[in-house]
Amino acid sequence: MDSPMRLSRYFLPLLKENPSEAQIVSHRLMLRTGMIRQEAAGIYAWLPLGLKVLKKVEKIVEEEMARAGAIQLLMPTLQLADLWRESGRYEDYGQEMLRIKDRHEREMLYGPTNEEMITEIFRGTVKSYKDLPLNLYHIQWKFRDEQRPRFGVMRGREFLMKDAYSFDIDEASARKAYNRMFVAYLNTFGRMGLKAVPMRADTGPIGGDLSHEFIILADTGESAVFCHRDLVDMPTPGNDVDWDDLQGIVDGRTSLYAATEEMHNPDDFAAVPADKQLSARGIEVGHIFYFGEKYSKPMKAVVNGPEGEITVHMGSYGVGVSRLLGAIIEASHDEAGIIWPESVAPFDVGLINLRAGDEACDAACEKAYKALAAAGREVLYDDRDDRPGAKFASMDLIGIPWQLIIGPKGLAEGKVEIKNRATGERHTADFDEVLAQLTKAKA
RNA sequence: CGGGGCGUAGCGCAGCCUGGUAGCGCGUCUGCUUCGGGAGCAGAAGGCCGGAGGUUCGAAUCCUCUCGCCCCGACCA
Repeated sequence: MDSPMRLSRYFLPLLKENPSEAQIVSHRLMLRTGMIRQEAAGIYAWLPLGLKVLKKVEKIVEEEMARAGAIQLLMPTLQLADLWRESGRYEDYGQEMLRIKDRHEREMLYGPTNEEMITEIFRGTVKSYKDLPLNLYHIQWKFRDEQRPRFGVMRGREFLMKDAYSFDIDEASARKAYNRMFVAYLNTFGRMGLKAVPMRADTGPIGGDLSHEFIILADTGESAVFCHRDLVDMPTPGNDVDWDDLQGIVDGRTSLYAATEEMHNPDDFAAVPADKQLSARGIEVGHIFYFGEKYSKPMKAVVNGPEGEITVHMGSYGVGVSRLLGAIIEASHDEAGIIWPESVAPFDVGLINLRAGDEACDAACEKAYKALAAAGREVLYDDRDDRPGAKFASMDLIGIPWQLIIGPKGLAEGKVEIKNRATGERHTADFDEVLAQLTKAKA
């Protein structure tokens, strides 16, 4: 990790003006802050700042998956068409699937998802019911050839997705696997400063109640959602839970009304007390699904049990990792720019030298820069020879949680200023005092 | 995939209707003055006007085709 960085040597192509193609705030801000750059419709290059945040989001997802007992692997982006013929989806998937032929005219595809492949891996390696339950996941780039990509990374064609797949001996056990992902998702999104509401989703031909979309409320969300207001501010379960029995937690979240437009039932919604009814717009950042034997049966994913062969029950659990960046920005910004939650911020502290070239300012900034770096803080030091106003604007735009502002006037009295990006609160204090505060262990 | 729109300097745009030396703002570069919320002055660089055909003495401008991108709708992590 390239923690401390001088802005003069960084690659951060900021835009002062709004690119005309960006319609929603997260897209605009991601372009303006030099996080991403569009290379084709719905396809983006991730520039250093964007990549840093992407990695942080990814890491939180990985940590929470591990806590829930899921095991990481990595499947390829390209898959053989024959694999998809086994499940019948090669024909079903339609134009959204990007189909490719290699030099031998073999039919291949750029994976839009991995149910078939994980099932193939499972059936070739797991033979005994004693190896269950099992949850395997990966974080990989996917491609869906959307008819109309839009909103930047929120609805791209190429996107980074975490997809987990659970294998269980029966439906009861699969439900436990489902609950583990349910709770893991609440914790994952909570750590990113998001209030995610699980909402009943369409289970398609499988039926049952085991599919939920995790929705972030935001005015620019793509779908209309309806829910009980109390769901929005429920605390996340945290890690101190009994991973073998999560039904109570799940029931607590699913007993109140919550549905997206497709699943909305106005009569049931009317039963929610009027002051608790919330109709809003939302962004889908996760989707969990139990689909039983849909793939295991046609693809013959079976294990040996005490009384013979058992076709495994499966579920899949997706998180739109790249989309989350858009969602976080939608949920956390103001007129000046992005306001990163500390957990995913590209840097912890933005150090502003108000008078680059001034001996005292340079020296004080160097001292702060080194002290912060030594304390493990990720610092972005604006050492450019630019005017204060430009530096403030840049730092507000990219949304680093804390700004340490060092200028000649304050420094003459041994004072520096510290500003909280989220609250706008700023106070002046002794240089050493502020340094001590910022180099304390992370809360 | 239906409907609409736009491609002119890194970004935002004007010029096109009515063909005749390619412009403006921001950014970039040089110098000087500035310096606590996107500075001022002076100078400079940067364009096969998305591409290909055509009409014309002459095309950014008119015609045809093509590629790309955006928006609205229907569909999706």
